[in-house]
Amino acid sequence: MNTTISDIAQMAGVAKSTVSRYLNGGSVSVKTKQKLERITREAGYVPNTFAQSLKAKRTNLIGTIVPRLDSFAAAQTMTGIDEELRAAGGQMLVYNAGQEREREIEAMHDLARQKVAGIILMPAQVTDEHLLAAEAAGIPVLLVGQGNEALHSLVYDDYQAGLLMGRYVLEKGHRRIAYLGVTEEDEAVGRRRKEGFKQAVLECTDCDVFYYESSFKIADAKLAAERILDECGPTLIVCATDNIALGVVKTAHVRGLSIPSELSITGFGGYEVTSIIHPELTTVRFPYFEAGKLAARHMLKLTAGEDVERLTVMDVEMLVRESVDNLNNSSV
Amino acid sequence: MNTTISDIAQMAGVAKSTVSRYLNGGSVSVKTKQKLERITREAGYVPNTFAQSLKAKRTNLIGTIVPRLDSFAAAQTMTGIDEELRAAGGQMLVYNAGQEREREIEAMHDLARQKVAGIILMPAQVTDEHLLAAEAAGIPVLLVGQGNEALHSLVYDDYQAGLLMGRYVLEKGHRRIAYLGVTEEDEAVGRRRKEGFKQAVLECTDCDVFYYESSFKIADAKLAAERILDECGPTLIVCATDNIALGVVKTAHVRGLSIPSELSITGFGGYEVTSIIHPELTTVRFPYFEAGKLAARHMLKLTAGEDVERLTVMDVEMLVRESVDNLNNSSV
DNA sequence: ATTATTTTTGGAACCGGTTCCTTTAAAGTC
DNA sequence: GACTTTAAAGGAACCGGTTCCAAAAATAAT
Repeated sequence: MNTTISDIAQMAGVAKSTVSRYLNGGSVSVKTKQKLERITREAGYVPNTFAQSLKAKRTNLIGTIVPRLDSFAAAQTMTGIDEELRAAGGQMLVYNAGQEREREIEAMHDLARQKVAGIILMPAQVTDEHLLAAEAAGIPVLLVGQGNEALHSLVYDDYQAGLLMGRYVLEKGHRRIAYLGVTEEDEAVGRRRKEGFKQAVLECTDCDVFYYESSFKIADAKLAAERILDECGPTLIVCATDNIALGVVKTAHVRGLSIPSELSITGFGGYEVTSIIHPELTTVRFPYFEAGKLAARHMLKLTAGEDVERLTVMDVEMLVRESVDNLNNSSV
Repeated sequence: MNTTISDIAQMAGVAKSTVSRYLNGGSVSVKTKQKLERITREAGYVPNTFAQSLKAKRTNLIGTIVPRLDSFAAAQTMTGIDEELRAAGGQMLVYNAGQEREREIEAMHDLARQKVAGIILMPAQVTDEHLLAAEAAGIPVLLVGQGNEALHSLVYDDYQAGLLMGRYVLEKGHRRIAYLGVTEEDEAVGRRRKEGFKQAVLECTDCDVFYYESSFKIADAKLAAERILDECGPTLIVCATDNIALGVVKTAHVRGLSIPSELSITGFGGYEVTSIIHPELTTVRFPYFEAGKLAARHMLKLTAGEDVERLTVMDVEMLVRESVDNLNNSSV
């Protein structure tokens, strides 16, 4: 049914090695080149990827393991990876881990088995199991979003993000603040982002900060917001992610609290939706798309055996918008 | 480096055909079975996918072509496809067409070349080129979101969605309405959705409807909303998608128009964000996730040579929320 | 014209599995 | 114990390419 290289060879009256050489730009005489050009075109010949990969022992596929498909960050990163990979003739094989650690591990084994050229992993947390699986895979593994000394990583400057945000809200006069974070098992979002914020707080003498914790889910954030408002009545809630902020915004609306005059709210991420809602959310932009592109570039280098710096830190950018009240004005 | 079936055969002192038989559940004596069990485990043997596929002439990969990665609908559908496929031992290969028709075509050729078992396509519009490419691919192609007689399709009941929405807003007393749609080249969203709405309008005697058009982009929707408000000052704007509605909501906020008392707005889709914003958006829910799962199930059947109904229509559900004012009350 | 050199080609092996067919070993029958 | 039947194992071919090496053809040099 499908024409093979042998079919072409027979039609052209040459050996299949000649056809192969023609296809791969080896030395072929002008007339056989022309003849083969015509025949392959007419027969609509396309080489069989398996046979090629079997011999070459590798594919042009890069496995990308994401925690979920329906998150802004993941989508942006994937888009970046895909764009860059395609430009280089590669392809992205997406593996959805569904936010389960075991499935991330399983994915690595699976992808290695399928002989993808490399793996880009966006984990919530890097465990020894991840390291072991990466080791066993025998192919380059690149971490995005979380860092680890044992692997190539591309991370965001979470500390700086926290610091920027902390300084900004303090500068706006807020002194009674709730920080709604996530589990410290998450090194980047749970720890570093918070540490940066804490550093900013340290630089301030008279500030009360109350630390709370939630999951990444909007529903949980809504509940946490209820608790925060009941327990400590802050002028501002700093949320560890834009999604959490969205949940808090929702709770504020439900309670009839006006943003920012009665409650200020901030996020982290720079999700598109934060500029759609009213008032627009003050947040820190994380360059997900650019990170995806860079990750792909790095991965291509790694698969080509080239050297890449082990740790790359992406800059973040403060996005000052409308959800933080300026308390300095009101005292003037 | 990687252990092959021959290595295993040698270690076990048997022929590789025996090992293959063992691996695939053929008849093997108890003691060789035990020996091979031990050896394959100790050697950490995993079969080479290429070699298998080369012989079998197919993969367990299902190609999925999406218009973009960062859309709620696409993400939900992909999640559904992935979930169902994985449960059946398959895998999803995502191809991002970046909203370009040529790249959809290119993707089909590309995927066919890679011998994916089938293709799930989410096009904005089905052209002859699509049909040709599907034909040439020689593998099952399943359309999601748009229908075509020539291919297996899974569509949403767009007409019904438009009808439901039309009847609902008319029932709420709106009589001066703007419908912000998209290009009629889009059969599902551009035509059928609108037709359903028009049918509802027909059922009403004294209703002024103004039809406008926008792209799918939020930015364009904002602009269109400006024009609508200036030109015809409706009590309600029916938007062809939730994203468009989001843009219109934004414009309303910017103009200081209160929703729904000064302007009612509706969407189509049921995107998560519509229940996060305030007021919550009244819209029609499209079962993207379920459609993804069903698409995967259908595709698995198709690749297995089983029969599947050519056209499947997914039901939609009216989501009555807060963004439509009840004009009947005000007159009481 | 003859020999040396370079360019094109053909043939065969190989990549790592699966499968068909034959041979060998084990078990069952008389 | 000889003979048939069944189960287990081995050998070789095949899937569709790539690549190495040797043979053949074309070109250059003497």
